[in-house]
Amino acid sequence: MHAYRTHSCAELTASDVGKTVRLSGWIHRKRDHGGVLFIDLRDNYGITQIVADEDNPVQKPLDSLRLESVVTVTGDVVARARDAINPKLPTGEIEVVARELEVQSQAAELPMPVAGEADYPEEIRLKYRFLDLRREQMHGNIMLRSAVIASIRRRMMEQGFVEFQTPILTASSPEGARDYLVPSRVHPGKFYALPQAPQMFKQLIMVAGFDKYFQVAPCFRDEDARADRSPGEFYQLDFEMSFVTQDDVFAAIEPVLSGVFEEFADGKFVTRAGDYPRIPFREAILKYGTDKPDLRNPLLVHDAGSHFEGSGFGLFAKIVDGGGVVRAVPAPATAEKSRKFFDDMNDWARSEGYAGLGYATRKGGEWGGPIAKNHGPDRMDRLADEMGLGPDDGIFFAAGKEAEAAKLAGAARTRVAEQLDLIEKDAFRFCWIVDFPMFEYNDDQKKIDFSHNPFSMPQGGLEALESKDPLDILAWQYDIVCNGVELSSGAIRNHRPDIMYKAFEIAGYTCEEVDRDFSGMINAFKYGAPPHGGSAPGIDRIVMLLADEPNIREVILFPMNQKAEDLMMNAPGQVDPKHLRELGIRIVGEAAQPAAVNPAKAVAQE
RNA sequence: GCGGGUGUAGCUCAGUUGGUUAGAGCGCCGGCCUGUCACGCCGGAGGUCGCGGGUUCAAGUCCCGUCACUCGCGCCA
Repeated sequence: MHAYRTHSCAELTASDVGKTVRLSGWIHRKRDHGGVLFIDLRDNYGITQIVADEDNPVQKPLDSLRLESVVTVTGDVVARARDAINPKLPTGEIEVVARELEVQSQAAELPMPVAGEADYPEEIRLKYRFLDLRREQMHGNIMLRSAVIASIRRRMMEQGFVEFQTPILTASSPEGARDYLVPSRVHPGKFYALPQAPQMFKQLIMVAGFDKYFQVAPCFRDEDARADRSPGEFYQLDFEMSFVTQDDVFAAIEPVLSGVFEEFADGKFVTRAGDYPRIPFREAILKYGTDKPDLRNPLLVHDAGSHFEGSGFGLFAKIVDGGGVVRAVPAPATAEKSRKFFDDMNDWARSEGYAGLGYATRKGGEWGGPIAKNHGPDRMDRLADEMGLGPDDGIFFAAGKEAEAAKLAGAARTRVAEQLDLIEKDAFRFCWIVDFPMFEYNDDQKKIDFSHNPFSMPQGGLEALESKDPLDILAWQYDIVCNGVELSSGAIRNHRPDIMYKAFEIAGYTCEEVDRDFSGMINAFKYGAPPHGGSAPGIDRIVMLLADEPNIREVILFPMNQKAEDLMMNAPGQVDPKHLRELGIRIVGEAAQPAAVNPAKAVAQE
């Protein structure tokens, strides 16, 4: 018999009755009835009930163990009496009568329980992540993550993509997020950087003549965390294709995403490949107030500015006159909502740092509220008709400078739908956001900047760069969004040095600066580069959506906390001064502390 | 860097208008119980009320500061 187990804890059924088996696992729960002791023995696969009654010599030692101790139990599979069958357990028709017990590992008193579904503070969960991961939901999330990644790999390969690995120690890039730097021992004073994404490498892979690349790629960015943004590191499904248009990229990745979601969405609606709406950036900002719209939300923002020219509601008239905008958000079927509902929305907007959220109430076609009163019922009716509203539908108003009003309208759209419970459940609705502007005006520095990715091909190519107002030029740049979560951005790349120099010139870079900062790529493009493009959907976010978790840390084995600390491994930590000397590094200023090297940690570094 | 929320037993939380000895459930320790599956019952231990200062006859409760965690803003090609 195997030293530890003949079966898993999820395996035994009525057909195994009579067998002598050996199981190993954790003591999940104990039910001590004095005369009879029940143990739920848990492993990766499931739970099996172990029984030991009074005259069983194993009962006492088994009962004395604390929960989460690890044991190996040898015993006989017996059928449970009909009224003792547990239908909630796959192994619920049987139990194992213990004959021998071997204690593999005794558990100390637990800082947090494993059995049960109670919530615990993240600080404790992260510090004792190995316990947290034993819990059913976390265990399931991580298993799901593995299955999702396996499915992604299979589907990418079926599409003809091949997987390559790109360097982790690479060069710092001047664009984008802050880099994580790694000092070089061989070159004191110089640093490697961890890749924010394998962007340049994947483009070089195309230049190198490989046609369709993908990678489950670790990416590193030194930026602050959000609920859907893990600090430090995350994984992307990084892919790139040669000789493709934007349509080809969409056609390649839609079946992969829809396929993966359909496989794991548990019957929920999933946008079918080929049916992804394509929403131009400007339209998204107008209708949804964001470039990552949640299409499960039926509300649409309406541009109401023209209705308030010369309006009796002076504030909006003045804003419109001064070049600002007024955006209207429907509040359907709110005739019976209290004044408080509307006032609370306004309070919320103010608490978010906006000037305020106006509103007009409507009940049986009668308008209420100061905006409607001053604007007049006829003009309000015309606006409501244009928005397609009924006699009991109110309106919220966001007014001000375009960017700010759009943002508030978008946030209000989400909040109104949440409050009124209008957001579709059990659906994954994908869309593409397309036609991002190539450049934007930087108000602070009074200059033109790249608005997103400097390596995107401008629509219209060199001709557009030379003839059009830069702020009117669109890029072959696209985001994929699902349920309001930005899964990735991507682009058809600019593979022509002449166009690249020109694009950078518009953003205020000289040829010399481009040659210096992007030498690896621009140099390669001088020796024959194929047109190419790709994208990089975030894998953690995909799993987060499929696991229906609001926080990305729930789908990562060992995440860092919001301050980018690993509470379990105590990272980041101080290092041995000798190590620093070797690297030519001296800690100065506030960060300088007396060297306190943890000897236990030094030993652990084998 | 900024704003909101939270902080009371190992864990989850209650704690009134400032008023006697700060409570409950889970867990832990001891005892009882032969069919439970979130077993049940009896008993016990366990508290720097995040920390510091202030107001007061009296502070878990009010005020100021500070720290930690978390959500958001900035940031995130």
